[in-house]
Amino acid sequence: MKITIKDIAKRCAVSVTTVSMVMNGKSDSIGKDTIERVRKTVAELQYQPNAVSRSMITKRTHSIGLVLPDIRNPFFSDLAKGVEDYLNANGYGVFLCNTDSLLDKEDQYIRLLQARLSDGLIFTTQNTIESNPLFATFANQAYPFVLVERYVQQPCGVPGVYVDNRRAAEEICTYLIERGHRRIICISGPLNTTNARHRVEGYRTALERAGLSRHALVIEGDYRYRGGYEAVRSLAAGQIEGVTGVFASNDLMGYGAIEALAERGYSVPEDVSIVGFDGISFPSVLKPQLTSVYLAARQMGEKAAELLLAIIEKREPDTRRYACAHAIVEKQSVRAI
Amino acid sequence: MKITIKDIAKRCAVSVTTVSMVMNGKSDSIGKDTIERVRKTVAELQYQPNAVSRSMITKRTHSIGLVLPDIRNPFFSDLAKGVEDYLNANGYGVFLCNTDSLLDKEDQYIRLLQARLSDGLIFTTQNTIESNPLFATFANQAYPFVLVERYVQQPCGVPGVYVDNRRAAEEICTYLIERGHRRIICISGPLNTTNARHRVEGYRTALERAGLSRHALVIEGDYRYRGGYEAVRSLAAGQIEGVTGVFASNDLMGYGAIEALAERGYSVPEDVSIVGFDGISFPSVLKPQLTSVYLAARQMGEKAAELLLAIIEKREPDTRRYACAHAIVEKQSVRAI
DNA sequence: ATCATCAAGTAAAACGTTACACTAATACGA
DNA sequence: TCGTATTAGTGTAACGTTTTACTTGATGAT
Repeated sequence: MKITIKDIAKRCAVSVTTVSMVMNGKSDSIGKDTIERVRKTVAELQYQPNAVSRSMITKRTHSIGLVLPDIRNPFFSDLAKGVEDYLNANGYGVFLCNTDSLLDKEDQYIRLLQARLSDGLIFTTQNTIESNPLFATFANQAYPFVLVERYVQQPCGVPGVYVDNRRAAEEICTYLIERGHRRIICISGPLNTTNARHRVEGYRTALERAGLSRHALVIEGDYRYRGGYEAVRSLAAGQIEGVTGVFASNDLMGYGAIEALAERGYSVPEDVSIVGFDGISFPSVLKPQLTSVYLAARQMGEKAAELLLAIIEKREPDTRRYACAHAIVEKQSVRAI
Repeated sequence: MKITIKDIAKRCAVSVTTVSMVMNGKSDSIGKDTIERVRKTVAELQYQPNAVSRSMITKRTHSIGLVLPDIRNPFFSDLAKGVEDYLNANGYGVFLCNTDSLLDKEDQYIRLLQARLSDGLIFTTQNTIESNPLFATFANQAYPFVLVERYVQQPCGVPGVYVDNRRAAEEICTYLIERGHRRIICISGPLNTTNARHRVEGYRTALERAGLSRHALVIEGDYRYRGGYEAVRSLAAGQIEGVTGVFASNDLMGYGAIEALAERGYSVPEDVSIVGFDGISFPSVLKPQLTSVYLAARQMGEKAAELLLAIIEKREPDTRRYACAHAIVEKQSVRAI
């Protein structure tokens, strides 16, 4: 049978209160020798306090939920690693929740996590325009949560880690333009998500400022490899003719596009230059590597975890919204013309 | 304030027992109308039983721990997805634990998980020869756990999902030999892990049977991209001269090897053919794709989860050891000569 | 000699459930 | 009419902690 605090108390001939106090370091008013005796017995019997019972009374589980669309996407697994590292170092556990971007799975998980009394939530599901109504509930109940790359239109400042998608997209498209590209098409993410829209806006702004709007062409993808592939396949011959630049709204689609381009006889970067968005892992595995907007996914995860812990432990953080830096990282998918 | 079972009981003018029974479907001896009344109130007040309190008494948390080296490795994130899908569908939550292959992190996590009373463990850290002593403890305490690709020398049959590494390695090396390759080198995983050793054994067996043992050359790697790269760089000119085949003990190292080979002026598969082991995700992203032993990581995850649940819920599974099938999947990294 | 202070603890309630052993009222058969 | 089932519940202990308020004996100051 599992050994409990009572066993320790009995063995040491003290009350459970005393043992509890020793375990929690509240031993101001406990004699040195008693502390020693308890410690020794604890070590001897390998006693470990039952976290569930403790949670009952402290109302803290020291675990949080990490809700994301799909851990297999390298962007999210990087992020998850960041979250996990930070939280683990601070004594918290992480519940992994893959939603497959399904709204009812999201809901189901959120309920589950609340019932389990997880102390908070990091939420990074692909966001559609209309936000999950549960967010309102959280805000009301003061349930700690942090968004990552998920934009919610609400008066209150929702705590989160964000990227300036508009600006980043504009920058990387300008990068293409500066290298002589004129006909640049955009493979966007699902247009019912805010970040995809912002990236498209950035793309349009860049073209506009260069007076290239007439060449603008946006094909909607799904942020998946297959989506990028299909997007390029779907182009009519006339649409692809003369195109020298492709802006993919994430790297996965970018690689899909490369495959489709190859099938159509265009090689990258010789015939077509392509830029991505994400800077996913596998630095050297992918060939050719995509020049991309690098989002430090792992750091975003760490920052989100830091923010969440600050909120949970009631030390109000300096800022509840953290703007994540981005950078264009040059690889081998762009050729100046 | 959070609403509890007592609130429901009071509102419905019944005892908490009654409410509890309704919630748990043990309503054989509860009147239809009472059930209805309770249900309605529950819905109205949005009551959700507190899972922590429940766990206190049922000794079940409905959550399990998934211990793996690094979620960013596609093999493990595939596996994790499989685990999570199966478990979630069955009402269980998954604690994510990255160990970075560090023994003390493993220990720390295992302790944490046991204190949290997770109902079981799926363990898939890279295993060294001497197994973590905690396993013995588990076996003693009858703590449910399942190993994935982790070999433990113990008399008792430890439940798990396994691959026949010896045979698979032999098969894929034979595949190379059948295509005319004579000088084949092996980039192995860390030789203090059992699966790396088995793969080397398979490699040696294949060479031996073809009478090619004199060409055998094993370089130890670390299962990482960098390790494969360094392994090839470390070869003396004389060692690489005439080599036409490389057997990499996992795909990641295989890709690293490709990069180093390219730097030394060998291209794949024109000059050197290379085979891997893993069949990691990103089917079409990687160029050239590796011909590899495909381990269905996701299915392994699902199977492990299934096994674990069977053990936890005391329906002893048909078989406690599941041999995971493997298959050689041909891609573009091998040329017949 | 008395009172206050302090050190070193302790007893019991509380947390929100589930499980177990009961009970009250009604129905039914002999 | 009596005894036994059956239906529809109920009261309370238990789970393993933490927390709060209290006790006891010794010490020191006045």
